[in-house]
Amino acid sequence: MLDHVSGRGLQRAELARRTGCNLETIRYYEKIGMIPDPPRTTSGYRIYDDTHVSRLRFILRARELGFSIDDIRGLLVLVDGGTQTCAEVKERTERHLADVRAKIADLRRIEKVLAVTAAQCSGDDAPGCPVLETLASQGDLPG
Amino acid sequence: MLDHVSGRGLQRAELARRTGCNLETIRYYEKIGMIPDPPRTTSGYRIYDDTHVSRLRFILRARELGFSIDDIRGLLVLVDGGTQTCAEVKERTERHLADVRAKIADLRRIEKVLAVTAAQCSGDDAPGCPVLETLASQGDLPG
DNA sequence: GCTACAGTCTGTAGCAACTACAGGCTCAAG
DNA sequence: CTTGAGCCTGTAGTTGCTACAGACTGTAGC
Repeated sequence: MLDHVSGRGLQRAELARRTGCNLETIRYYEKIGMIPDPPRTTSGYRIYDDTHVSRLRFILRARELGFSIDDIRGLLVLVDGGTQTCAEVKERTERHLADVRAKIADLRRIEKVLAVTAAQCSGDDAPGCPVLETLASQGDLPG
Repeated sequence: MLDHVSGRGLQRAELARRTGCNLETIRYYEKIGMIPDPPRTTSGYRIYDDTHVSRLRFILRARELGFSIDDIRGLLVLVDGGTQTCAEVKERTERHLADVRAKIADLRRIEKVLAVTAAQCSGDDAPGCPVLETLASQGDLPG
């Protein structure tokens, strides 16, 4: 490299390694404006530093917690603006928590139906099957 | 209609109404081979009957239970072939049930982290925030 | 200096599972 | 005979990535 990635400068693969992020995902996050366009070497190679590592870790962790990209974008705006208040962040978190709980409730209803139905199965060569009957029946999920 | 949709013949909107399926989704399921290509009037209108209603209900209900399109395709092959056995269906159901339970477990871990973190929030105008600190910290989810 | 090879660059296509148009027909009613 | 609802088609958008192809760059060995 002519203008070598000196000091704290990282290439994309190294950023990926340090954060556990997929290589291509980094470029994707850049493209959609989740991480700032990094400076480049004269030949066009991206140069990252610790601020990118932190930001990317923030994004990945928020994704692990099920926040959508748009949610995270909102959080990042707050963080970047330096104007965030704990109350604001708390409110968004609680809204997301409510979503997560709703999803859990959905899945628990599904789980119950599947478990109950599968338990009725004989498990033998019979062509009749409680699962297929449940699927063929009309009506919404119980619960 | 010249060759009117007589007797049990249904148009797409009516099939949608009876099953609760989105109008466009019907066409999509046809395109990907989940429901058979229905006969047409001379002017090209699709004509459905009760078999389409049943099949579509089956698909929708399986989707409600979280089966993927591919899972459902597999179930339909069994049903169509008339060769399915209860054991076979049971096995697929239990595999899916395991997936559902894994997703619930994931979400419960997420829920816990969010609930604990949000509970630490002061909820006032403070700029520091436990949620943001959690996101900024490295490491995987606990639990 | 030359070559091989790893790493980077770009744009684009693909995944699931739909959903929503635009632009053109057709059909029944007034 | 016109209006308007309903149908037809193909295609693009959604979310959040992931993976490629084809070109370029940088480094190490000879």
